[in-house]
Amino acid sequence: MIDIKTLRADLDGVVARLARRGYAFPADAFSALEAKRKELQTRTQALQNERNTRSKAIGVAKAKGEDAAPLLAEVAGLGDELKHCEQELGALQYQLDELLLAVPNLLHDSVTDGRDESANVEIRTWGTPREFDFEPRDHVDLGASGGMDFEAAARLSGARFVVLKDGLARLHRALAQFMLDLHTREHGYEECYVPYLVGPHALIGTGQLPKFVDDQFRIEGERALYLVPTAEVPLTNLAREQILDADALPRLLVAHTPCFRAEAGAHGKDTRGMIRQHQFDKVELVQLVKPAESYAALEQLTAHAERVMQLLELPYRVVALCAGDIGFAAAKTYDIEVWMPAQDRYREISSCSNCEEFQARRMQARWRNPETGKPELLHTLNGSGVAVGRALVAVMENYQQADGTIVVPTVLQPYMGGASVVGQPVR
RNA sequence: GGAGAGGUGGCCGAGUGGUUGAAGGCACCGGUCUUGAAAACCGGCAGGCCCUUGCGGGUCUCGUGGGUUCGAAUCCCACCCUCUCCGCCA
Repeated sequence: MIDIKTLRADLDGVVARLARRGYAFPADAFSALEAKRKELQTRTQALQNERNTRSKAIGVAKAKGEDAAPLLAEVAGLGDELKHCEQELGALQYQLDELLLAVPNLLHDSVTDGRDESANVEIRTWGTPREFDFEPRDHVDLGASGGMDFEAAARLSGARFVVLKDGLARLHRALAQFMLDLHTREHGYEECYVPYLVGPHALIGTGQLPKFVDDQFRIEGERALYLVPTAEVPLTNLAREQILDADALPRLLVAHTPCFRAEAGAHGKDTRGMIRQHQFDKVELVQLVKPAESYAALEQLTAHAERVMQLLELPYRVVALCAGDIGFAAAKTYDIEVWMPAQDRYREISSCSNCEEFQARRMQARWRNPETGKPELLHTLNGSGVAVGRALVAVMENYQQADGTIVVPTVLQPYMGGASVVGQPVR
């Protein structure tokens, strides 16, 4: 949520900044609501003041043993108008809230203009795509001989699920283990095991709700619970309604979880293979930091995710997302895109964002600034470190051999019982 | 699932209708004392929101939401959560 004070102080400026990302802020509706709110709140508080003052006088009179009847007669009828004002103010504030919850974050100044991913800016590349002396297969063909079974998954759960078996299932597990070990042992993250079902307030906190309700899986039952779309939700919400000590910062958190995406709007996109699934695993990095340090933290967090790619020896590039391609909650985002030989292009495998205080304000995640002695909003960052399903696809396609078997990257072999090759030869 | 107890400020903890946003303690900040530190003593110290250029003023908040009342941390209702015991399970 953006700061309503910024909106009051510089409405035109905010409208212009939001327009950069293609969001038309309803300035007129906001101004009208805000004007009504101001008038109504002032009036309500004046009435409350009168009630409080008179009630206190009654208390004083009774304590002295005086007759309070005349004072009681004076307050008759005061309650009705007050109750009316309070209810109207509540309704108005709810409307303002709904409006603000639907507004995306303000972009960082370094974010470049552009409408979609075609305008993203390549920051750096790492590694050299391998030269194949045969026609590289994609992961679906490579897995077709048994390790990757989309038909079995469809019988269980419908489209956009997968069943992994044998070497590929183990490779998938090895990838997650490797990433967790790297981030905890070498990058200083604290490993967390978190709920995969969360309440709506947690999703509001990170920004998935109320706007992206159609992307979420909600479970049946009397209690509103949602399957997590990313571990960013439970990890970031660990700070919700907390006031952290300055010396407890930065907090670096990592979790490996399944992620669930309904993505009603994505039908027809990436229908082949494991690229876009309703369920996938991800190792997620979250940082809770002092505001002054958040952009340095974004570079560092991105480097932590890149380290995964480097150790797996997967060629990748880092792109800075343009204004139109940045997600709802983020002020700035770097995507890491891995080279996919069969598609002859880079594909997103990680997204690292600084949300500044956007999420912190929604969840009231704060720290105590020793310089002011006051609680102030944290900055929150998150990034995939990295998507396990897509990493599996990338390893398969980049490490494939002519016969369709897959060489296990050196760093994963300890997690594979020393196996150096997985998969079945393709007929 | 059943029975009981309980949710108060950064933390602990008093408070059962009236000048209570809340005693006391801890932590924290400032000061006195000290060569320095500790101890002791003195003082300060919740958060959100609104009005105001500022000084300052107002309002809301004692798990959450309703209700009763001139007035609610305190009484009533619903819900959430925690703890203890029992049951059931992994």
